[in-house]
Amino acid sequence: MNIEQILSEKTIEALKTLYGGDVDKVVFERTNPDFAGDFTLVVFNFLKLSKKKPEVTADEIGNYLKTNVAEVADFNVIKGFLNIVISDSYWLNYLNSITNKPFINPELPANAATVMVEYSSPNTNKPLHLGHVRNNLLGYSVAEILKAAGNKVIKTNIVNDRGIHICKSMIAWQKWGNGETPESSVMKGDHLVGKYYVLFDKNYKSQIVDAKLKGMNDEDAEKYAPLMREAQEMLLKWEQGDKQVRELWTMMNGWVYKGFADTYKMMGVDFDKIYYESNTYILGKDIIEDGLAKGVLKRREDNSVYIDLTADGLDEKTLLRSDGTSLYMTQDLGTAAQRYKESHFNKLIFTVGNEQDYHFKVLFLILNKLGYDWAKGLFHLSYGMVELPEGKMKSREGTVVDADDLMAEMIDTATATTKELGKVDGLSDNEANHLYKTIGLGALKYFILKVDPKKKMLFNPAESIDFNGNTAPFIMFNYVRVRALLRKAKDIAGFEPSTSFNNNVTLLPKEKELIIKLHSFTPTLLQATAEFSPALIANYVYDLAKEYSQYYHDTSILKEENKELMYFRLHLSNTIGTAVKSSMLLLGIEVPERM
RNA sequence: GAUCCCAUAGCUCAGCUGGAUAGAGCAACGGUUUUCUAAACCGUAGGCCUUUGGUUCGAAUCCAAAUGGGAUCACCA
Repeated sequence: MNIEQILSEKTIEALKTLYGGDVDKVVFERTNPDFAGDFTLVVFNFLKLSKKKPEVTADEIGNYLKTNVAEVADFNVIKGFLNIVISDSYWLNYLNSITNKPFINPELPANAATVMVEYSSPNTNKPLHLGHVRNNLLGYSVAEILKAAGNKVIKTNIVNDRGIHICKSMIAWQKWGNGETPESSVMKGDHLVGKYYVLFDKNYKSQIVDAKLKGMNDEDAEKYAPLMREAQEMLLKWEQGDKQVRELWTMMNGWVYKGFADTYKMMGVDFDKIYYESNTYILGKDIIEDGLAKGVLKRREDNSVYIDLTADGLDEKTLLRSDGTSLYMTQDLGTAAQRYKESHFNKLIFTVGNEQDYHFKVLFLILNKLGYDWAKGLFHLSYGMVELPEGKMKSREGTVVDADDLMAEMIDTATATTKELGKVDGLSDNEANHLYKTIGLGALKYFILKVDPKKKMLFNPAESIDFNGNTAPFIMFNYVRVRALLRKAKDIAGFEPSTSFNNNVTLLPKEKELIIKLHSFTPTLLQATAEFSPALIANYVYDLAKEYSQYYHDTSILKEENKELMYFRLHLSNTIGTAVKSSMLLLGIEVPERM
């Protein structure tokens, strides 16, 4: 039980003993830095019980706690605020108890819940862009966080490898590609296929303009443009299993997969299971049958199937076309059910942008109405769009920020900055290159993950991502300082981190602050788990690093003459280093040993 | 037309399960290195927390409305 829980329980006890009142929950908060104390209780809510003035009530509770809780060293009262001071020895014992232990238990508990996290889910007609980057980093980090919190996590990716979009690229390549391949053009496969997607769109647009000049209305012009009709025909052939179309499709998708694999590898994300829509798009029809049988779904006169959600404030949703073919929603119903059958997940998290909020609301509602118990475990991890200063990214207008380019730029900047600061002395080329990558990609990942997932975020390509201040390089820098300290401590003072330390030291205010910060690692992890928010971890690790940076600046460690005090400070530094590294790994960010 | 989301320093973001004088970073200005890595540290300046009303002992935080911005509402994915 941590100290806040002890305080909370004892306060409930105090309220009972002193005033005979029953309260089921009491929350302490951190004391405002301007006042003396570690934790604060606001007593206004208990005045009804005590029937006394705030000051008196706070004083009485304070006295009770001081008498009955060994860890409470002192207290003070200001207006209705009861500030509790916890003894140094408690904090020192606490630090000793976590020293040399991992912050994240690598073993899963026996009763671990199974959580499937779906993320990435790209289309195979174009390369990944900044929006996908946010999705990938979020999904990966949330998966790591859930794992750290003791869940068995299955990371999945459903690749949208079929449909009209890929046919557009195929048509364009057939017409204008002259047999170009990733090898012949020395271009990543996903970029090559994306090039033809853009080419298709360009020519398609001009066909629409031509048609409209000939007097056709907008809708018809778009529908009857020769290129679009060719793409539609190709899609039909694909569905019929036409050998040539399938071969072309297999080849071009193969190029894309190779390209995606490189991007994922660079980004440092991975998957336990990859699904392909070409295998799953027919799923869901059995669920429709089930729904019809249960009377939840209805069939229209034209044979199409729908569900009426107007009573839930939503619309009628069609689930099967009149020709019996399935829709996006049908497919999603089917894949969810399939995944439950395969993994018996307790939770299934869909990492998908908030533009699909409505879709998931409907999807979950339907599955619940169909009476599937597992549907209660479905969750849409909805994240905001990444916007540019001029607004939303649009691939057709060429305003997308390409994932590969962005990562390369980040690494270039890291290379230049690192060299400029003269930080590569004594590193081999391999080590230096690894460092540039660690810093550049770390900066990018932190920049994206520190923002609350639910909120939209702005990326300004004109201003490069910072390496100073609230950034990953700053956090890494403080980790590196710890590592350097420990290396030197071993040489100079024979210090071994594996030892324990003497508790007989007087804590500096900043040292106590740092230990309390370490103390909040686990609550923060639990909150991040509950809210699916890597941002909470990012904010936590920045706070910790910042406090440490100040401490490091103001306090001498290796020059401290009292050896026990020096060892204590080294242990504190070491443990902070471990907490920083663990936190960064939860964000999918590696930390270097030197920089 | 309907529904949903958002609004905090010049900029990017924290804070939102109601609590003490609203915090960081960047940008601006000034200072700190014979001392453990200055990608650092310290200081100055910067705010009617969009507006109005309500609930409360107490509201950036909860409720309602207005304004501004975004998204969604296909037999598309």
